[in-house]
Amino acid sequence: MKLSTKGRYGLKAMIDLAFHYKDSPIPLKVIAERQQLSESYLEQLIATLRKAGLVNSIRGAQGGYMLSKSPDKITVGEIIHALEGSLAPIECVNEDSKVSCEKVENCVSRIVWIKVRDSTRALLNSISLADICKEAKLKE
Amino acid sequence: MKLSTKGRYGLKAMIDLAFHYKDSPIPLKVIAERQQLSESYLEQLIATLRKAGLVNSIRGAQGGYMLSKSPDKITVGEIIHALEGSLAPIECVNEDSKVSCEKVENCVSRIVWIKVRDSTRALLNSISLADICKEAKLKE
DNA sequence: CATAATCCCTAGTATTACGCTAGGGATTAT
DNA sequence: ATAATCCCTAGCGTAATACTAGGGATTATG
Repeated sequence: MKLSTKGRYGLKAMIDLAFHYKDSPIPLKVIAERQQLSESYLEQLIATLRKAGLVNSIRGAQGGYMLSKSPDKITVGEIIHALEGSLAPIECVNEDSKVSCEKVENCVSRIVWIKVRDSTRALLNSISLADICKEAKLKE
Repeated sequence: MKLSTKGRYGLKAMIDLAFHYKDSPIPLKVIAERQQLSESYLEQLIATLRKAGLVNSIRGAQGGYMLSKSPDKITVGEIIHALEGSLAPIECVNEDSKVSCEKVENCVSRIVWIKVRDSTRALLNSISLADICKEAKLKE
């Protein structure tokens, strides 16, 4: 049940962008340094986020990345879904996938995994980047 | 966020044992056939479950496995924890582990993963094998 | 008592996914 | 013109996954 570094690093980068929402655009190099992540690896992750419409980019010198919407309009659920794919804990409860198990109808354990999927999804969709920034500022 | 086959197959085997709770002991061969799983692989999984105290075994001819407690006393949470380890989606929120991140105190995304861990745990701990059997019987 | 059925244990192994690195091209501010 | 940036793709070492194989220990049964 582990998340890969894609989701982890990607969320870190998005939180970084949310914190500096008004300073945009922010070069990837800066994010990578601040978050202590490999720049070229992060490049791949942010490309995914861009294709998912969660960040915008500006090319060339003085370019960089910025959130495509305000932090309260972007949820952790969207970010993780973009980077990790479905939140389904096993393939047979993944709606994005075409692969289906022929025993789906009378598979008993399936009920459990649907519940896990839905509860995780509901939780992550309920948390926005703005929420995280708020909580973080309280801690200071 | 995928579960490995350990958790998947292991839960299937446990549900099978729960369904046949009174017929015990059940040889692994029978479970493997009924659940369409590789017997020798399942052997390793059930060894883990036995060491976790969730099943008992009887050796020799006519031997087999049985649940160590009644199905309403065993939760999916216990089973998955035994087979997959902590439900922590990332290492830094895994209480079973000694590995700790020095940035734990001011890591913002950590808040999210603690919530995921706790919500999944609560959900899985709330579902017993008896609950699953009940739901399955309703479907028939 | 011999045999077959079962649990028990360990080692090995092919495949896959993960977590990157590398290198070069396209764009744009200065 | 140059440097700073985004953009794209290919490759690659490591570790984990999902098994398979083989043999030993125990015990019911005929």
